[in-house]
Amino acid sequence: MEVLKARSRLQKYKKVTSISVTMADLARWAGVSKSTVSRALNGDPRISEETRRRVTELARRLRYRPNLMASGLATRRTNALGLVIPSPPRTFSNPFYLEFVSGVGDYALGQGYTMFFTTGEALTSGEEDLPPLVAQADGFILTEPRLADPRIPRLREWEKPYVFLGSPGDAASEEETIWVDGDNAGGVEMVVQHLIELGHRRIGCIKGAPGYVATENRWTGFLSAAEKAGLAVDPRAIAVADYTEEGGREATCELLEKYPEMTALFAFNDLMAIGALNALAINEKKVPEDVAVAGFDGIHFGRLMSPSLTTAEQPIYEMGRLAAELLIKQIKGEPLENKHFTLSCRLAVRGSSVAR
Amino acid sequence: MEVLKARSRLQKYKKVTSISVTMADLARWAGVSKSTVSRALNGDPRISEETRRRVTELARRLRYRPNLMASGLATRRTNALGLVIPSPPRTFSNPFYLEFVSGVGDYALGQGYTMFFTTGEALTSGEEDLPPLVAQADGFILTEPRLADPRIPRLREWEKPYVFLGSPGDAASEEETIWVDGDNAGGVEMVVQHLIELGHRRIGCIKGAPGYVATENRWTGFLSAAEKAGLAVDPRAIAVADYTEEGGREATCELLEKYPEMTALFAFNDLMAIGALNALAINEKKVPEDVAVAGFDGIHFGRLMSPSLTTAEQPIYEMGRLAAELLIKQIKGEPLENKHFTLSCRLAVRGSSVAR
DNA sequence: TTGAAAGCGCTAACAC
DNA sequence: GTGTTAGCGCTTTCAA
Repeated sequence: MEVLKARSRLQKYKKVTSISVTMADLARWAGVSKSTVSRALNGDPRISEETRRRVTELARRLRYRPNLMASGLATRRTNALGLVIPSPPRTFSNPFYLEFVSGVGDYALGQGYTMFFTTGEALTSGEEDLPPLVAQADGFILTEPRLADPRIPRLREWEKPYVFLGSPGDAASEEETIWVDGDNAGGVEMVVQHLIELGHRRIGCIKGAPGYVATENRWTGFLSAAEKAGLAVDPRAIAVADYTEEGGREATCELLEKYPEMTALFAFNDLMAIGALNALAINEKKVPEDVAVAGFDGIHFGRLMSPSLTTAEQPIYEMGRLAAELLIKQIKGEPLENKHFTLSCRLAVRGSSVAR
Repeated sequence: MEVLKARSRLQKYKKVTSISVTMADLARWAGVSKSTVSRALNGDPRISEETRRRVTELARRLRYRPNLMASGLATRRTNALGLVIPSPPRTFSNPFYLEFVSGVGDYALGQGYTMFFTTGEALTSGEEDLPPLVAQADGFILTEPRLADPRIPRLREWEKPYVFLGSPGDAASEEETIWVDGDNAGGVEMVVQHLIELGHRRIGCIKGAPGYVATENRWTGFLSAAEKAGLAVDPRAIAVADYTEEGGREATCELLEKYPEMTALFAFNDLMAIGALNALAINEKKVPEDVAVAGFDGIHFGRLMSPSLTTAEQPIYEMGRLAAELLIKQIKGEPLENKHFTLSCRLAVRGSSVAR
């Protein structure tokens, strides 16, 4: 009978997809008011244990599912995080972001939050901004900050919390923005040093695309390692690519051409290093005997290559978890003991630099 | 002044995150009613061109952003798709699902839909079902149908549209369910035939986990290829694994042990084939000289292995796109000319089966 | 072509 | 502890 009631209530609307039990239904059944039901279900301490038990039990039996649109409308919160990840080619299909998103997701879901994704240059261009639904998230996680990132002022006027993956380059935004980053400079220095310690003096380098803060920091690390070892950086030893594996392949061919005496090769990320392994195989160079190879990031697939890839591992998953944690704390208005986190890298020495 | 008004309106609530222009604000400014604004913005044909122009212009100037919670509450639609992908180890971190999700996402975002994800055995067990937010999606895409899939009856009572990735095994659900699938049997037959044509007669097989329709279909393809070539299937040539790369590695070691005369190896998916490449390298077997290897799926990473992986490529991304398209059409009530799609595979012959 | 008014399902002051 | 009431911002009858 109640069901009939619900159905008729709904039939006024054309596009009804399913009938469902509402809070009002529960209230009627339990013989209490809607507010009592709401309070019972939301753990309000003022409700008596007895009432709460009855209501929860009833909700279970009647398969009550709260309408999150309604409660969102009332509370003005969505319990969703908005993730802005790069547009192709560095999206989702980049294992790095995949692992990052897993970290965010695992934590967020555990805390009762879901996620909206959007890729692309959201928020950067003048008029266009976030897709409507994504914009309703309670806060945002953004990736790949650029120097003087145009998104920061826009986010500020938005008045919603946000966290960056990667530290913004300039001192001002760096200070006021909340961010999580891997130790790019330190990690790169460590892995390049490893190559140097193996005796390599002629080290090629596939530098990442310019304009990203991470690129600058990794470059700093590379120069620092070279300097400490007293190595001059030969311009012929440097190629620039776009952080994709295809780019890494092309850059490697370029280096083999213009810097044939190279005995080791460092790429600014693992994907490009994997491209390098491919290019070297095609050119019949043995790794690591002819050319030792190392990357940066520590993506899972590096381990599956043969030879497996030497790299500086960022704690990617952990960075995602932490970003989510910081964002949710902000959303809830909880205090942050620390606003900036630089997580250190771990050197993973594998077959591409040291023959087994 | 309007802003002040809005602010005071909101200050009744504690957790206000941002003030925003509402439809009522627009109406007041434009000197029309809320309904007119709504209609103008939603393209209702009854509105005069002049009014529509004025309203849209005003909305733009005032940076009006519709509150999707409110319209969702009113229309009972969320403009979101719910994706149920497998629980670990076959989630997101499986490149196959990654590519699939990209296909879904690209199409969905383009159509103004976002996505909710959930992994795991959602909808299968008795009590537990979808996470609340995910449950509010306008429709669902589900993966990995099982024989007599328990989710189908539950979805039906849900009365929301859904699309399966993979055809349900039994004739009944197969007919009534909307699904997109790769040609498992045909694809496997094709790639095994390729190994046979290379002269291999002793072909090991890493079969996928039982209970999945895809496993059964791929097995059919394998048997069919063997039969056509007049090969008896030696039970020692078969190992079973769980579709992960680790599983593939272990299964390969098992086969090397119990079926040492094997000259070729087919795995039910690329990830296991990649595990096989690893295990073979560790056991100092040359690929393809000692053992030729082939997989199934056509994940991107197969191309990056050395040797690169021979496989039957499913149009994974395209399957995602199509699934999203079918779902959105259903949600909008548009007719479907076809309810079942079996997309054919393409044989990709690479270095793991044929030395270059 | 437009407006008034009722409601979508839920939360949160404010009373009692 | 619990009920009453007034919205949250939008859509959609119904009437004009």
